[in-house]
Amino acid sequence: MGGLDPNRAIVHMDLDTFFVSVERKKDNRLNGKPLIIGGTGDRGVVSSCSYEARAFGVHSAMPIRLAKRLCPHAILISGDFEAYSEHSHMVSDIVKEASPLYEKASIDEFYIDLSGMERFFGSYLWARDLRNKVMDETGLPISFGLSVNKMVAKVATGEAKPNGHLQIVAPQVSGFLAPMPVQKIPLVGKKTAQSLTYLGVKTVSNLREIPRPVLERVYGKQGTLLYRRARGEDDAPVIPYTEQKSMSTESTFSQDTIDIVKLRSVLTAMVEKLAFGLRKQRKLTACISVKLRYANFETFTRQARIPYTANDDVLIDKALHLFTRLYDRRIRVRLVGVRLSHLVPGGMQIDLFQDQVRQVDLFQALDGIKRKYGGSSIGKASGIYGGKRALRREDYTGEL
DNA sequence: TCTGGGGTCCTAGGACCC
DNA sequence: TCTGGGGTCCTAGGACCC
Repeated sequence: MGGLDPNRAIVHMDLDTFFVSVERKKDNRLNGKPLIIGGTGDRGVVSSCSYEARAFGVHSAMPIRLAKRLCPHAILISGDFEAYSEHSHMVSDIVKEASPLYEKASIDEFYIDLSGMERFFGSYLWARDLRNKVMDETGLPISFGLSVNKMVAKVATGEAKPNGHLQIVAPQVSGFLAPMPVQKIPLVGKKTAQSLTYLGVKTVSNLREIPRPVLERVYGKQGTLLYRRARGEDDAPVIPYTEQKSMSTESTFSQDTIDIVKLRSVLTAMVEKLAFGLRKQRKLTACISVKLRYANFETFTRQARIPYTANDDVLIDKALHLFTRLYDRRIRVRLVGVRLSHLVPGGMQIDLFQDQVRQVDLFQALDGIKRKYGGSSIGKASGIYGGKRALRREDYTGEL
């Protein structure tokens, strides 16, 4: 345990300002201009922005309102997630074809394990070839880091960006990390960085001075990781595939609401959408949870275990019940959401105690129509609100 | 500047069982 | 009678990542 294994060779590849690059590929008039991609409406945040916008202080997760103030001449785009997903697949296919062992870590990130393939020099050339191939075939800029493990490789990619590459061999790791602010270590977010500041820790080198037992007392398991990562140690494997453990959807209203009928109908539509996805993937869920955020941003959840199911009626019933338990104040609501977890593979089970055979047929018929005409073409009567389809676009967007 | 949406993992307390 | 100890599951909340 511990120490750096110089025989490991891990590549981390990350598409540069991925959404922005796809938009520019679609319309090259956007090249060289400040670009902000973010949620529609007034309450959105920045999900991607070009370097020209970053020059004005814009960064991802920043409220759109503020971004507009900082960079008024920026071009705002609401985002085309179908195109992003398509391009992500294109890149995946290229990485997959070339790599002995790879992991897709997010829509725009990959890890590749090259250990034992060749010595480091060969790995570096190999990674540069792959990078060029991705850029040639997709027209999207991509950067990579190569080092002895996932963590250092990822940090290296961050330093290589934009449009670059960087190799950190074992003897360089310690010196490479030492001067960096602790936030550069994946795991150190806003809260951890803040609390480390109280301990007088600003840089990785500062972090190395904190004894391991202290970090473990304060941060638990995270403390162990902090101690190790400060030293460039990480033995996390590259994992080709992991089962999805949950699926969820949530939506912030364009205006906070106390309209219970509307809230219930939004929740109903959300459950229908999730249950449809569940059946499409031939999965069942055994736990449902409902989330509610009040106007003052206080957020609560209620969850319940249920027998394995993918049945709309069962899930809607549960969701509305959980919502009733949750919504106990007379305060306006900002957001509601639903999450299904404890997912297992398996078609719909037929419960012998309730004669559901006909219902299974019904669901399959409805799903057929949904596949044909799109997910929002059909809903239960309870999903209808005010005589129209419950969900106007400004209330609730089905995509991402 | 009032703060998205879809995920993963961890923690802490209580129930329950042996 | 004045109180074990471990294991596991469940719930709720929170940090983090892209």
